Amino acid sequence: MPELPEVETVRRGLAPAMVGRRIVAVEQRRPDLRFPLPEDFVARLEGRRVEALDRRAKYLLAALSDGMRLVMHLGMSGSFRIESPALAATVAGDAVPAAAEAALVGAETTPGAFVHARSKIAAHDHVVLHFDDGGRVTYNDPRRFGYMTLVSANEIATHPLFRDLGMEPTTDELTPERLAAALFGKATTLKAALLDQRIVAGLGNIYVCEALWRARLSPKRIAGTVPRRDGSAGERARRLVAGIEGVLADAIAAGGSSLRDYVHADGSLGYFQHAFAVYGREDEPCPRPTCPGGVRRLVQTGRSTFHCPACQR
DNA sequence: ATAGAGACCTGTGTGC
DNA sequence: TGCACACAGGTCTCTA
Repeated sequence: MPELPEVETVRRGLAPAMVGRRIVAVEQRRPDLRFPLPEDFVARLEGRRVEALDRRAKYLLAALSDGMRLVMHLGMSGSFRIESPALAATVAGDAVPAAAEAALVGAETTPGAFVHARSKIAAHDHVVLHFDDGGRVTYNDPRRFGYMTLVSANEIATHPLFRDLGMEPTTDELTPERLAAALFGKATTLKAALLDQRIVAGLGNIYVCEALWRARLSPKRIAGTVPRRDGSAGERARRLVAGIEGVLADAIAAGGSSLRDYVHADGSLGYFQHAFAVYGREDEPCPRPTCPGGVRRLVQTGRSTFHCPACQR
C-alpha cells in the first residue's frame, strides 16, 4: 500500500476537497472492495457533512456530521482522484509542491471545464463521492485490497481494526523506551517486528527497510536484542526510533513516494522514490559515504528486504 | 500466544 | 508478438 507517508500525503491532498463540504451523492459501483461495503453505505453517507479528515496509521478517517467515521484503507493499489473547484485554490497555495502544481495547471482551464473534463469513470473506479460545491472524490483500486467502512466515533478505540494498533510513529507515542519495551523478549526478526502493526503502526515494507538502514541495524537481527538486557532503551533503540522518525518525516516532506500504480490524491506523481537508500537498489553501492558495502536483497516472510550487510548489524 | 504460509486481486515487467 | 512466470506498497485467516 501506500505506507504511512503516502496516506498522510493523500490526507493533505483530500482535505481541501472534503472538509467542510456536504456529501450530496455517492456512486457505489460494486457491492464490495476487499470486504462487503456496509449495508446502506450510500444512504448513510448522503447528506452528511465532512467535519474533519484524520489519519491513524494507514487509515484515513473522515469525521461525518452525524458522529460516524468513514474509514478508508488504500490496500496495495488504492488511490483517490480529485475533481474539485477547491483544488485550484489549494494548488495555488504553498501546501502542494511545485511538481504537483505543474501537473495540475495544465489540466485546469475554467473551474467548470475542469470538472467536466475529468468526469469520466475509469477502470477500477469503485466509489465516487459528490460534494455540495460540485467537487468529486473518486476511489480507484485495481487490486481491491483496500476497503471502506463506517464506524461510530465512540467505537473507534475498541473497533477490531484499531484496538490493537501500536504506537503512532509521527507523534510522541513512539519513544526509545516504549519501543524497547515492545521489542523486549521478541524472538522474531527485526524486519518482521517492525512490519507488525501492533508494535509500530503505519510502517510497511519500504520504510522498514529504509528505517533499518538509517539505524544501521540488520533486518535479520532478533528483535529482542534491540533493547538492553533489562529491557530498557539503549543505543540501538535510540537509533531505531531516530531512523523511523527520520525517514517518515523526510518522506512526508517530499510528498510521499510513488511507485508504479500509485498516484497522489491531487493527481501528481511522487518523487521520494529517488531518495530511497536501499529499497529497490539491489547490487548498488551502499549510499553511506564511509561504507564499502553494497545493497543486497533477501526474502523474509515472503517479502523482499533490501539492506547493506556491511553496515547494518 | 505467536510466527510463518497462504489467500485475496490485478497489472506490469522479464525472459524465452 | 505471445505466453508463462515472478513480483508488487497490505493484512486477514489458518495452521503449526
